[in-house]
Amino acid sequence: MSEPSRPPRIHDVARVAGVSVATVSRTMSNPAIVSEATRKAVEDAIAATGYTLNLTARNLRQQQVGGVLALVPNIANPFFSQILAGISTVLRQRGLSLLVMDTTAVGDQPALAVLGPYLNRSRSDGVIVLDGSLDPGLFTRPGCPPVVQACEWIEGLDAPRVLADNVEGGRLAAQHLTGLGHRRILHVTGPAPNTLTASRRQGFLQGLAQAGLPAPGPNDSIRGDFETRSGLDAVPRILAMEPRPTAIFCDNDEMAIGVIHGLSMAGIAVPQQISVMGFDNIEMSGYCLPPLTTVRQYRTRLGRRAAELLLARMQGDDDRQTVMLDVELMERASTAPPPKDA
Amino acid sequence: MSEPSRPPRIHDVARVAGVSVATVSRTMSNPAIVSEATRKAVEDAIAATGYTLNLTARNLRQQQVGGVLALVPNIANPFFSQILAGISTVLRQRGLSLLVMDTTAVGDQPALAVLGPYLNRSRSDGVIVLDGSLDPGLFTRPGCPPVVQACEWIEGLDAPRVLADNVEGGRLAAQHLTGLGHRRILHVTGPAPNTLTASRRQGFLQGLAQAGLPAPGPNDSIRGDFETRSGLDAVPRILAMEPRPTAIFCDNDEMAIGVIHGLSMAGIAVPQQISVMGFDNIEMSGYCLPPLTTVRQYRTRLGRRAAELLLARMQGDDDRQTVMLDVELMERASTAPPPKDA
DNA sequence: AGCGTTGATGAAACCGATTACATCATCGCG
DNA sequence: CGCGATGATGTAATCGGTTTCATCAACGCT
Repeated sequence: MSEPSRPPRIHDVARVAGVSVATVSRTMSNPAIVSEATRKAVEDAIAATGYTLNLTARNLRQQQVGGVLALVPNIANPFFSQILAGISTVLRQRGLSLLVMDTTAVGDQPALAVLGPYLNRSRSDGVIVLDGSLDPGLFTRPGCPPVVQACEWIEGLDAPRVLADNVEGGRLAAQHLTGLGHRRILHVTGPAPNTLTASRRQGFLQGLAQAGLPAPGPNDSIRGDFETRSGLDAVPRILAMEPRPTAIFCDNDEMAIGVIHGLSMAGIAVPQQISVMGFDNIEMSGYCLPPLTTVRQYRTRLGRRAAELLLARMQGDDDRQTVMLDVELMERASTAPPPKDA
Repeated sequence: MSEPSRPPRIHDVARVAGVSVATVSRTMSNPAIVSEATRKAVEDAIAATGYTLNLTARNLRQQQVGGVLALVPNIANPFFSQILAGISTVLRQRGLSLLVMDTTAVGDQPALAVLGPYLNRSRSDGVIVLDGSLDPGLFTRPGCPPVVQACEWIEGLDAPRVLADNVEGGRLAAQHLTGLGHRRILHVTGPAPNTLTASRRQGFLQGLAQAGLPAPGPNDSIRGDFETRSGLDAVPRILAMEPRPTAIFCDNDEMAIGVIHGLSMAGIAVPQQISVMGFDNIEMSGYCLPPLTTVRQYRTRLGRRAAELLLARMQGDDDRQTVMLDVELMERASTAPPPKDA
C-alpha cells in the first residue's frame, strides 16, 4: 500500500464512488438533493480516500475567504484579547476563522503600505477595527471588505460601531467620588487623540458639573497612556500638587493600579488619605490591594456584538447603527470619603 | 466616469498596459525579468486601474495559504496573548497572516470535528500549538501542515518544541525559598494533566532535595487551575494546615496574587508571616502589593522563536529540536525569611 | 552568412473546487 | 399513449491568478 504523494482531490473521490465530481460536490454541500444510494457511495469514498476539501479552491469559486480580520492595537493587551475572545466565539459558530493583525508594529512604516494589502476582499470577508488611531481612508478604498468598529472608533469613518457607554462611565465615576464628598478630584487620562479618552473625560466633566463643582482647569488632569507604568509615573506630580487632590479617577484600571502602587511606596494610604478609582474592571482589579473601585464594561459581550454586526453587514445589511453597551459602577475598597482635615 | 461594479482583474491591467496577463504577473513577482519599458507600462496600468492581487487565486495555484494557525487554550489570557504578539511580529515580517483558534470552547464537541478541518494545508501553511491537552493524533493525519509546539507540549507528538526551562524555574523557586530558611513550603500547582505543572513540580522537588529537605507528601501541595480565583480558594485550606507552611510557591503569578489577596483578607501579613512567590512575571506582578517574587520567562521571545522554527519547518527543515529558553529569578518583596517562632 | 544562445513575451494549461446548463429517465395526467 | 414536469446526474465553464512551453527577435561567434 503506497502512500499517495499528494492529498486526494474531489476527482479521486468521484472515481472511487463511480460518480461525477459535480455529484460529489453536491453531496457535500447539500446531501438532500442526491439519491440515497449515491450519498452512501460518496460518503464511503470520502472515508476511503481520506478526502478533505480544498478551501482555497472553494473560496476562489465562491468569491469569499471564510475569515474575518481583526485590527488590534496590541494583542498582548488583555483589554483587547478579551474582546477578541468574544469575536472568536461568534465566528466559530459560523465556521469563519479569525485573522488577527497587530497594528502596533505598523508604526515605523506607512499604514497604507502595511495594512493596505490586507484590507482586501481576497484577504478577508470582513474587518473589525479596534484601533481608533487609523486613517479612515484605509477603509473607504474600493475593494475593502465590510467594516465594523468596536471599542475605539475612527472619526469620520462611516461604519457601524459597538462601544461601551464611556461617557456614562465617566459620569458615574464623578458621581461616585463627589457623592463621597470629594471636591478636589484629579483625572489621570488616556493618551490624547483617543476617542476613549475623550468620551470618558466628557462624562467625567458632566458628572462634576452635575454635582455643582466648577469645571477643572488644565492642571487638574495628568495624561497617561493606559499602561500601568504611566500611573506610577504620575505619582510624583500628584504629590507635588498644592492643594493635593483627595481622589483620583484613572481612565483605566492599569493606571489606577500604578497610581496606588506609587502612593503606597510614598507612604500614602489608599483610600484613607487618597481615594483612587479605575475603569474597565479587569480581572486583577478585584484582587489587588485594596480591591479597586472601577467602572465595569463587558468586553466579551462587546466582541460578540461586533462580530454579529459584522456578520449582518456581510450579508448585505446596510444599517450603520451605533450599539452602546451599558457600564456599571463596581464599588470596592479603594474609594472612601475624604479625610476630615482635607 | 462610471464606477466599475467589480474590482479589476489582472486581465484588465494587461489590456490597459497592452501586454499579456503573463507579463503582468511576471512584472509583479519578478520585475527584473521584464524590460524597462513594459515594467513602466504595467506599473502605470496597475495604478490607473487600482488593481489589487486576488490572493485566493494565487494561493490556489501556488498550493499555499499565506497564513499560520495558532491553537491557543484561551486568547483572553494575557499569558498566551503575549506569546501571540511575538508570533505575530515574525509572521508579518514574512508577509504571512496569523490565524487564531481558541481551543477552550471546543470542549463541548469532539476536538477532531471542530479542529480537524482547520488542520489542513488548504487552511494554513503551518500550525503553532500552544495547548498541551490536545490529542496528538490530530497532527499526524495526512494533510496536516507542519507543526511546532510552544510553551506547553503534547506527549507523544514528534514536533519541535519551544519552551521555557520550567524545571529550572521550579528549582530556582525551591532554592530561593529554602535559601531564606523556609522548611515548610506549600506548592500550589497548576491543573493535573499539564506539562507545565509537571515540569515545575519536578524542578521544585529537585530543589527541595538539593537543600536536603525530605520529599513532601501529597498533602504538601494544593491543585489550582492557573486562575486567580483558584489561588484565593486555596487560602482556607492553607490556613487549616497544621503546622502551617511558612512559604507558598504558586505555579503562576495569577494564583500567587489570589493567595496573597486571600491571606491579607484573613489578616495574615505577606511576607512577614507567610512568604508567597509566583511564576511567569506577568506585568502586574511588579505592581501588586507586595510586589511579587517570581520566576521570569520571556513570552514574546518564546513566540518569536516558535514562529521562526515553524518558518524553517515550512521550508523543509526536518530538524525536530527542542529549544529551551532561560528563566530568571525576580526577587521582590513577597518573600522573606520565615518568622522566628515558626 | 549561418547558427546557436539569450531575452522578452504570449498562448494555453493548470490549481481544485462550484454551478449553470444539458441530458435522460421516470412519473403523473389528460 | 403522448407530453410536460420532476428528479438525478453528467459535462463543461468558471473563479483569477501562476507557470510551462513555444515563439520570435536580437545578438555574438566562427
